[in-house]
Amino acid sequence: MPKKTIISMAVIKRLPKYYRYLGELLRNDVERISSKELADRIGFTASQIRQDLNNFGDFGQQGYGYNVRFLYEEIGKILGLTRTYNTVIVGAGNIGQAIANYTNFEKLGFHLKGIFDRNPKLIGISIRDIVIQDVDNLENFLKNNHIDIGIICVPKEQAQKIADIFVRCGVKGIWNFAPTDLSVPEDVIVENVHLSESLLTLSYRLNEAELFKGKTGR
Amino acid sequence: MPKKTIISMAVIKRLPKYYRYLGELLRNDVERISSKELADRIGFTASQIRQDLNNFGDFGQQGYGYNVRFLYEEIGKILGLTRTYNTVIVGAGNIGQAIANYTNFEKLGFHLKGIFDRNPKLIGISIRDIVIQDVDNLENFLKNNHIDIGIICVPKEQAQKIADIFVRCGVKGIWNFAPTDLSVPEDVIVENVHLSESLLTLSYRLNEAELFKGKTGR
DNA sequence: AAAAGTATGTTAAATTATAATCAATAGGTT
DNA sequence: AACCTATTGATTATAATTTAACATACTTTT
Repeated sequence: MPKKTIISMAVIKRLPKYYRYLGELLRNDVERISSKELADRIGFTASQIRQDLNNFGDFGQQGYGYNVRFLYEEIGKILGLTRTYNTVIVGAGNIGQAIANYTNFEKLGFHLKGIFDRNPKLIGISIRDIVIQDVDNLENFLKNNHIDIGIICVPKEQAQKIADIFVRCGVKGIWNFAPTDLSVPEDVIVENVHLSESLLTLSYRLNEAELFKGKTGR
Repeated sequence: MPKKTIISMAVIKRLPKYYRYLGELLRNDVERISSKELADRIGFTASQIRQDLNNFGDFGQQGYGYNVRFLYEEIGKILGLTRTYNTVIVGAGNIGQAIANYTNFEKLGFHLKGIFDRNPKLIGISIRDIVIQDVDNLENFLKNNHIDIGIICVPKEQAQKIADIFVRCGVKGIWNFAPTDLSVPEDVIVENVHLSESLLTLSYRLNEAELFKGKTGR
């Protein structure tokens, strides 16, 4: 009977952070680390780290802690970094170009295979040796190339239309930078990056003290 | 006795989303909306929306619901959008330029006052009429201009150094795009945008089903 | 080789967050 | 104007998440 393991989003969101910290420890030739010490560095509790990791396996040893390289590699596996991903970017504006130029993603195994835009001034230009194509070619391109992740960097009005094309062509992951919520079938994963929302969160927090000044308790 | 109101981060992160949906309703000339209908649109529960809003005041009316314009404006106030913010961007690479070109933030009241980089090839170039300055001028600039939010778009190795300058010069909010965690005094607010972590979350979720295949229950 | 020390994985408790319920009340209707 | 309906804000219940506690087992020291 297969274990119906549902890992909560709270845990999932912490995994990349563990991976980042372990990667740094590894580069600094740290061989082993205890949950306590890792917790102190990251700013979590040791208990939380142990519980998070134990969702996926027993990676540590009593009296020793965790082997940094081993744990780093295990989390890499968990995050799906033992395989590669083909990606396309739709929308070669500011954000689209920025993402396209981000070579770090290549190192992690995310390979950019195509860039699309509808602006004739951009079509034909190359970014990192990839020629920007007319977005009208997108559907055809997706039919002839297996793409794992579609990156949406178009204005919000066009985002759903692009998402629909992705869904229709079997793209299972969407990284959405458009400030809108996409509707997709449940087997398609959408990860949103909503910059405005992030900025508004910051402005809220900058003013929070003011907001409640003078309010009386109940 | 001032009410010691601490709004949880979970609530805060939902506020911009309410603001976005209400803005759209407003543009579509919707006058009023119930928590139920808003919930259906956003994908939350009505109860959650009512509870979130009641942290800040009684904005609705029994039997009627919420007036869209009124609620939109109230949430705008809560988010701190009745004032303006001066910002600077440090790091005029891909992301820095993308953010600099994002005129939407201006509309919300976030005014870009300076861009800094250390690359001589970029210094002197203008983005939206703002000349990129040598990062060596940053500290001096901050002393002569009141800046509310510093936006960090430099490589991770230099991010803490820039954050230190911000802190030293009284910048109270930092929007951090560098893939590292900054250490700042507690009166300084840091909002992180960690793109790699977002992408790794996506790749995790794309593979989650595989990860637990064959595992037996306990 | 035994003792002492360390740090895990796991279970339990506490806390926090979300959802459901419901009395109160305003708006709409006849 | 009285009644009916809708929907809030508040309360209570449930669920999820985080933290603490601890027995167990490995490592290190003597």
